[in-house]
Amino acid sequence: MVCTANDLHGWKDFPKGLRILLLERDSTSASEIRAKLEAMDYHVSTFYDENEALSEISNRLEVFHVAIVEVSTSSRQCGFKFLENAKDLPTIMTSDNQCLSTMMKCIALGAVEFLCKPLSEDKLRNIWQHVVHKAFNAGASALSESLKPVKESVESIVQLQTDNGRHDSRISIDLENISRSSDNDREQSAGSDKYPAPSTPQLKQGARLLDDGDCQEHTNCSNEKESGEHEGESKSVETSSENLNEGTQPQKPERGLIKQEEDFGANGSNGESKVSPNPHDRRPLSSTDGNVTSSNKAVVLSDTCENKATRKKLKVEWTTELHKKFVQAVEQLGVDQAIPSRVLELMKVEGLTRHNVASHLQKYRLHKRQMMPREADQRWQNHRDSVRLKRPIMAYPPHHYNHGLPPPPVYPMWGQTGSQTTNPQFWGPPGYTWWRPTESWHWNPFPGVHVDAWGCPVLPATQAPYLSYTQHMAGFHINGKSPDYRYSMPPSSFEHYPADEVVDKVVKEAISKPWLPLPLGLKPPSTDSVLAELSRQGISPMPHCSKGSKPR
DNA sequence: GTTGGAATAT
DNA sequence: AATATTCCAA
Repeated sequence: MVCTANDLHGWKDFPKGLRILLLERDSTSASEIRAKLEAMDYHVSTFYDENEALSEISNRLEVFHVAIVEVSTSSRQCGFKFLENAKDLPTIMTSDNQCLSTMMKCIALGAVEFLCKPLSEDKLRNIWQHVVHKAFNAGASALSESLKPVKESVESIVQLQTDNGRHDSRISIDLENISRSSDNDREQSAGSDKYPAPSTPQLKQGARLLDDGDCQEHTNCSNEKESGEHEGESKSVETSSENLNEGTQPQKPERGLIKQEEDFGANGSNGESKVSPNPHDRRPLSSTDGNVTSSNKAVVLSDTCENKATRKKLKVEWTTELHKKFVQAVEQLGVDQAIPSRVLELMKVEGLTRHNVASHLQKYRLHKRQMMPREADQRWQNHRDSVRLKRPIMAYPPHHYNHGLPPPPVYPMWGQTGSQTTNPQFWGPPGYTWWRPTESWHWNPFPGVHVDAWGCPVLPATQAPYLSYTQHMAGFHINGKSPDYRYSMPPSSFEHYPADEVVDKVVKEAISKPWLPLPLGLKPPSTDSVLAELSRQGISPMPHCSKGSKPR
């Protein structure tokens, strides 16, 4: 009956099957004890000789979980030798002699308990506790092979209990249920104080993490304020078909969306969770979606409470789909009017907070601006309040581009970071891509003004390729040249606004406020062209302004 | 007190 | 780098 670790792994009906080494000189007594133990489905190996027993365990002929050793009253030496040499084995000493010194000696020598004879069933029933105690309190290195399976099985049991019923799942309770007779402990003399042992620190730690209410509270806390803001509207509005189905659980939509990231590391408190839209809606959008889907490991909350408990905060994972909704909302509002609360409103994503949106919006704008030269950004900022543009309309060449500064480097597309939640089109609307003006690009956005003067191509094709996708979408690509739609999403998916009107606005703005930097896509007219235009309108040029450079 | 947004923290 | 949190002005 050699017991291997595998046999014991997944020890479902622990402590049944516990293997007990019984060292008892008196065969009658041994039989009685054995019978009682076996009635509890313990496996008993009886030894009448101390050395035999020691030999057995030293040779590892059989794996024992606990030993019950009789201290002979006649021979003082009997039993102690075993006790001293079987440190790894939880050893219960027993004797019909209740001499205090003997009991103390046993305990001092490492016995886990001293039981007075006769050994009743009650006394024997719970001896498994010592096994558990040892299994959990022995250092990993000191843990004997025979106890490892015990530990694992107990952990398994505890885990099962905690998964099924979280609120009352303290390990001590569970183990009490197993024993069903913890009151017997009081009968035990010397070692009764050990019985709290099974509630080991490790287990308590785990058990404490099981407070579901706390988890829930936390979830609510982080969102309650914001959720309240738009609860009324979000609960009744259904999201687009592909999108979030939080509506199915209006109360705590995020519960099913929490992505757990455990961290039981050294500090043991870095676990973080992520709130994300329904994982199902994270379907590929483009060829770059490998990244996205690979990140799609959001756990459909299986109530592993340790996770909840260890998490510190909820993190919104801006998946492609979520970002898409975000962008849609922003586009709908217009960049300059896209404020967190409105975006949140339009997104109709339950669980999402204004803070979440604000943070994302911040990043969104940041990314957007990073694509533009600084001056252009300023320009854009200045225009934000005055021009009702749905987005920065003009591509912004560097303000000093005409002064000979080198063109900025090719700006990577937002989100092109290889991040799991981003892809090349993450920040830009679908269809957005580099735009490389061509030589044939001509633009005459302002009637009455020569194209040469106002509407020169931003840059030669070999230079700066930054015209906003807006222009792109607006059909500013000239001569029927199609923009390089790197992505399959049709531009109309997100972009529909009157391009000409917008262009006019921008140009008028630029003209009416000449002190401001020109918007992207515009460059100052050359002196010659200005003079020519003046001349064409019958205005005589000033004498001293007859010359000028002609950047082109 | 709420909000938006930048700054800062994690 | 991404997201959350904090701070502050409106």
